[in-house]
Amino acid sequence: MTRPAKRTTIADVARAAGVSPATVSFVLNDTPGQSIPEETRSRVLEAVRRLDYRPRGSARSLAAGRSDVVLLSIPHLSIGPGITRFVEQFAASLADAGLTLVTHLAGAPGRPLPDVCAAVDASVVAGLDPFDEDTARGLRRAGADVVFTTDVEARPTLRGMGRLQAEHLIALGHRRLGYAMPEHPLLRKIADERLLGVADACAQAGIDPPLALDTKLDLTAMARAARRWRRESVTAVCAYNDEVAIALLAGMRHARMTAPGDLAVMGADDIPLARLTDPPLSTVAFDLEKVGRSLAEAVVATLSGGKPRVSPASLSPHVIHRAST
Amino acid sequence: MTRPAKRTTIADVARAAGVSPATVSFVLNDTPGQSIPEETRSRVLEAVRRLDYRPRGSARSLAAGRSDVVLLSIPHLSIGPGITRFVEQFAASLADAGLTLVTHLAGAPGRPLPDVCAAVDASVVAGLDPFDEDTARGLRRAGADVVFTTDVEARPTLRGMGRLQAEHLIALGHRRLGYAMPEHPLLRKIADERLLGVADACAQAGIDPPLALDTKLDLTAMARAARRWRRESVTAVCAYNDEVAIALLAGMRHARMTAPGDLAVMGADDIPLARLTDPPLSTVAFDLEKVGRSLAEAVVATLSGGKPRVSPASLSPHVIHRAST
DNA sequence: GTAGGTTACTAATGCGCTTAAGTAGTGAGC
DNA sequence: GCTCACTACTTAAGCGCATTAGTAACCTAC
Repeated sequence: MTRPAKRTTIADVARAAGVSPATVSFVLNDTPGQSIPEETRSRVLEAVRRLDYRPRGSARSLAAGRSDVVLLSIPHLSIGPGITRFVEQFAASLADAGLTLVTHLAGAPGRPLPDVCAAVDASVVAGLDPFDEDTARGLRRAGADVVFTTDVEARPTLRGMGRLQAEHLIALGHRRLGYAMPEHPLLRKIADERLLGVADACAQAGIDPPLALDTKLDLTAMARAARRWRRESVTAVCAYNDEVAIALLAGMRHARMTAPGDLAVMGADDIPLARLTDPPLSTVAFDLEKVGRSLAEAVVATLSGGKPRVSPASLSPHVIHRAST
Repeated sequence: MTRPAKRTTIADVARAAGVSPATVSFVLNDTPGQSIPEETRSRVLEAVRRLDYRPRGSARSLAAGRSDVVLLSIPHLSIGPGITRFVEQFAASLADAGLTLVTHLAGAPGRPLPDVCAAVDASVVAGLDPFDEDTARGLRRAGADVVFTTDVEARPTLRGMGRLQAEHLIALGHRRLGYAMPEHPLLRKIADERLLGVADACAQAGIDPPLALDTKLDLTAMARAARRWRRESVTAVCAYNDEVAIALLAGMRHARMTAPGDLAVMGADDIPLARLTDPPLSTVAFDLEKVGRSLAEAVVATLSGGKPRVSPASLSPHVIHRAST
């Protein structure tokens, strides 16, 4: 691989401003304990602007012992409109703290997460869900701290979404619930957690546990599942997410069944199309922007030597009641 | 910010294997021109395994003059199932070439792309669409090469998708087309390109240019747009993407209009739910995995000093004819 | 037995920054 | 006039690697 053309370095800026590289570093980093006269500071910043200079992250990381990079691992199957709101807020909050966010879409063939972490020299790796022990150990070995949206008290969120779905349907009088599992094996971990929440609510209401069926984003498969639930006297189904719920509505239409008459349908995640289905889909949403901000706070706390924590109360999951229930 | 706990370095591995750091580097990088006896190589690799060692990307980049990191900039509004297939294939192809992919969701508040590039010290920045001149210059200043999916001959793809949408409808006999623009201003650049393709096909067929209307993912707004098209004798609408098309189908239902009877509807991108709408949505798809592989080839070529190029013929956009047309 | 080439390594340097320690000049207090 | 503290910087070292140049041992040909 060819070396790149010579790029502007802090030495170039120092020469242009008539100071030493250390002075440039003090100005750019607003280093505490240094007294830099305003005139010198202006001269340095003008040279930075004129030379269009940006410090090289690798050199900074090596010299300082830690980078400003936060790596977010997203299971590629979680990609959707909700995720983008979360990432936006997370990135903005990190930028406020002088940190840079990049993401890694996990689960695909490609480099394992610890290798990616070492390659970009991330100081923190954030995940939506806990990593397996080998991955977590590899990340720490690569010099990174690890934080999750489900750290500390936040774990109940996934389960809490399932619980909210079920409580809503039970409050409407349903006594026999179903659960629509996602097709892809990698989503099952999340789905199993949400299903536990549905089971919790059923147990607390003194009714049978939910009848969980595997589903696919396919008309005939969904029609078959809908008929199976009806045959088993299930009157309402919680779907793993909105996409699965929308596919179920389509399958029911195909099977000449209506929602909520024949079967009430409850989604999760509140994607934009949920409002536009026929009937419009009831769902559970939570404040993904708030998750982004909370996770950024956890990252900053981790880097400052504190204990990462995300409070579930702040995630404020809530039901959006539409016509499908 | 606290310094991380001491991490394993190449010096540690060298000590454990009883060789010098240079020898460890030669083994790990399979450096040409060095003869390392098999016995020594095995000893080094065993020490790497036992110490769970990964080279630090920052140190490698500083020493070698260029990193192994490729940064992909994705407009956050492009996120969807199609994008994940593309990123998967792109990442896998880069990994085969020893490169590491991370992504930056652009358009959100947060750091500008050149700053992110400098922070992770990326050697190549890839984009779905060309960056503006300031951004491109900043990226080069930060030491990165820049490649796009629309580089060289690939630019016609967006326009080609529009053309395919229109040609399909014209072939079915439609003589007055509409175009459903997306709501978000950041998507207009892409939409304008696709609209040009629709206009191209109309001009070539000798019919009026398409009637483009702004739309929103909102039932009443879509119903109003549908009525407006009908009032203007439009018989078929090309939507900016599948999500907009699905929203239009919902709006038409709300306005007591049917597809394709009252208005034929054509989407783009072929998301999974497109098969499940009522009626199932006709759309245009292309091989996103192939885009990922082609872009990876362009990156490798760029790093080897070659000229980046992506051939549009390889993207094989094609129509999927369903019941909405 | 010696010279030259090859093998199997190692020592040393520097990449671009941060940071600790050092230095020259200045001003106030005695 | 001298001493001490402070200001406004600068110098130098080192972070963890890749890479270049160098070295000692070995082998073959004459």
